[in-house]
Formats: sequence, structure tokens, C-alpha cells
Amino acid sequence: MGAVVAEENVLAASQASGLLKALADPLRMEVIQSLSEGECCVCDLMKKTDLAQSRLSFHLKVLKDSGLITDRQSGRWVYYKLDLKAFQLLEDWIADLKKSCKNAAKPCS
Amino acid sequence: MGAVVAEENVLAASQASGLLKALADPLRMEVIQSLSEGECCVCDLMKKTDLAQSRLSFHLKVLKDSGLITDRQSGRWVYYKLDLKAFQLLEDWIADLKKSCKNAAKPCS
DNA sequence: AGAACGCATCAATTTATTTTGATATATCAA
DNA sequence: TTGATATATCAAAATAAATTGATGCGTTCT
Repeated sequence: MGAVVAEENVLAASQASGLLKALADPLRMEVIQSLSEGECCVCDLMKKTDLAQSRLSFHLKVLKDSGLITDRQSGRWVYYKLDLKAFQLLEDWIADLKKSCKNAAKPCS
Repeated sequence: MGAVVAEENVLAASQASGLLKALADPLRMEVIQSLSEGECCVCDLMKKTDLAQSRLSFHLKVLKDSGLITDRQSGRWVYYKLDLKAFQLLEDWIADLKKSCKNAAKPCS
């Protein structure tokens, strides 16, 4: 039983690690910030973030692969938006982590 | 005023980015998990994580530089522990981010 | 004092991530 | 059909992060 819990933690940790890694970049953070205003097409994101097309596309892919954002195509345009479920997941994970740290301040024997 | 707020966000974002980056690594996550049980010296962390001394030391430095953990020396040993303030900061930041994403799901015009 | 221990740091190498410029693909407009 | 636009993808180069083994430094033990 302990083992199962441990394994679940490892799994959750590696999932969370993926989200964190995608989020832990200033450029991608800017993209997230832009998308926090609402769904947006790549060309508008280029203007907002002042990134070259290829570069932006790369970071959008990282974010999309992580699950933090989703895309939808409409005609020539591709629209990206945040996937709030992923953010909720992340928030829950951190809250759990913090909860599990109740003894963290206890000095060593 | 808008500019000031924007600048504050950028600053907070880059701060958060540092924490996230440090946290977004499976090995460091393991270390954090070990430390969540309480303060621990490097030699015990080595046993718990099964990492070579130099490698562990490197990751401890990354975590320490980010502010997620602190250290204290006592005799020959160095004890590390989580800095819960940093975790609180991170949780708050994510909560804020999520809050600011209320319009994020709104489709583009 | 000398030896062993616990840990940090450094240089060299390996590995991973990011950037850049070029090219490809699909859609739309003329 | 031809040309332009929006975006993705690819390969090469640049940059950054991690690993390894060696060495150094302070502390304790004998």
C-alpha cells in the first residue's frame, strides 16, 4: 500500500514536472500571459510578444505538448488558448506538495 | 499605472520562473520529496536519492540558489531543508495566474 | 600531527534546449 | 491558376544545463 502511494506520487511528480518545465521559461510565460486575455491567433501573438514566427511556433509547440494550451485551426489561422484544466492540476499539485511538507521545518536529530 | 502593474507582473513572472525552473526536474523533485519529511544532511540525502555526491551537490545548489531550500552547517555536516515561504509564494503565484485567466477560454472574435 | 570524513567546487565532456534561416504546406484572394 | 498569407517543420548552429571524476577545504578522530 505504501508502495502504491509512492508510485502514484512518482507518477504525479513526473506529470507535474512536464507542466512546470514548459511553464518555467520567460518567453513562454509571456505567451501564457498574452493568452490569459483570451484565445489568440499566432499572428496576433507575434505582435504581442514580438517574437519571430519560427521561434514563437517552437514555444507554442512546447506549451501545446505539455498540455498547457490547445489549438484550433480556422481557415488560414490557428488559434491558441490556455487549457485551464492543466492550470488547475498544477495548482492542486503544488497545494498537495505544500501540505506534504508539514514536517519540512523540523530540524534533524 | 497600467505600465507599473505590467512591470510588476513581469518581475513576478521572472521570479516565479526561477522557482519553477528549479522545481521542474525529476531529480530535484526527488530531493524535494525527501526533504518534505524534514531537514536532512547531504550524506543521508545521498542514500535516499542514490545520487553521486557531486551530482547531488550540484542539484542542491540549484535548489538553494532558487530559494526553495536553505542550508545550515553543523560540524562536518550540512543540513538542508525546504523553505516553505518559497512554496507558498509559488502557490500564490499560480493561484493568481489562474485567476487572471478568467477570460482565457473566450473564443477569438 | 596525520588520517579520514563530509561536502563544495572546478574543468572537461556529454546531453538537452533554443535560435535561426530556409523550406514546405495549406488556405485564401485575384 | 498564380500569388500572397499564415503557420509548421527541418537542419544547422548557438547556448545552456547536467554529468563525471578530480581536487580542495574545513572538521573531527586517533
